[in-house]
Amino acid sequence: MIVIDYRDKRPLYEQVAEKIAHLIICGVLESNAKLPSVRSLAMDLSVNPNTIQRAYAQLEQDGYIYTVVGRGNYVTDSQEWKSGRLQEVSDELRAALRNARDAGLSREEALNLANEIYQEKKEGSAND
Amino acid sequence: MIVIDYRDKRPLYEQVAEKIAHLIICGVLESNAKLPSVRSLAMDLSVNPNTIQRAYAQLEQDGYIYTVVGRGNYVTDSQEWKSGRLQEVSDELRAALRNARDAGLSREEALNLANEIYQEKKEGSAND
DNA sequence: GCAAGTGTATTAAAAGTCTTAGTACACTTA
DNA sequence: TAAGTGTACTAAGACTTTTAATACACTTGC
Repeated sequence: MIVIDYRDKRPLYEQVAEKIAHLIICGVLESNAKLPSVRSLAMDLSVNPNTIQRAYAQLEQDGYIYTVVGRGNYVTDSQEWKSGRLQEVSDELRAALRNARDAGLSREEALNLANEIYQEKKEGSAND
Repeated sequence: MIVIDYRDKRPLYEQVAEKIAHLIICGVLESNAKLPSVRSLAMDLSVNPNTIQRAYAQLEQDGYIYTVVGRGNYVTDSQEWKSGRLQEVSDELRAALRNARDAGLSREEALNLANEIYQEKKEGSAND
């Protein structure tokens, strides 16, 4: 389900949270799907349960999952986070565009780049 | 010249390097301008000289400044780093566009955003 | 040559973060 | 009741960041 990259310098919990978030965003994990338990995923990845716990806590704070004590963690309904996600990527895009413009990228080049990306196939999760 | 933000969780040397890079990119520091010495900037910011040394080392590695032992650090001619910078921001823009597309932002919205940004005035350094 | 200012290198220690380890508690399900 | 779940806490080790102190080589100006 998840592979840890030990060359990645970021904390493990952040890496795990990001990969699970990616699975949710891409639709691999559907709404209300049950996530592995803290302990089982920790066993699976050979890390400490505390590390998974922290990753799940972050995912919950970001709105991607919800927790039922005694039962487990479940994927939040996509309506809950899609608008926030859209706001997030829009802000990211704004910042990137400003940087590109200030670095001397012309408007035409930026628009071409955008059209090029939108012509690409949307890859599910075969990027890694 | 530079103000440190102690709420920023990143290392000080990274923060200092980024702020100086920003000054160079925006043209506040012109080509071949002399930077403050390691010791004087350290005094100025109330940090250790080693911290500034590390920031300068990073700036040199990124091509923004060059060092003359015994004399000081100087801003590199902009030709030296502008193409690399352009490549950098283009890659950043590509990634942001893919994220936006995958999150459901329509092509029209993305293009509108781009046009909107390119209509903005280019701000020198009044963003912070 | 000499003194002052420069970048550079080294070692040590303090402080903080990340991760592991172990333990404990409350809850849910069967 | 037993097993599985999330949660909380403390302690220790590893690592990074930062400070501190010192030393050396170079350049400039006297």
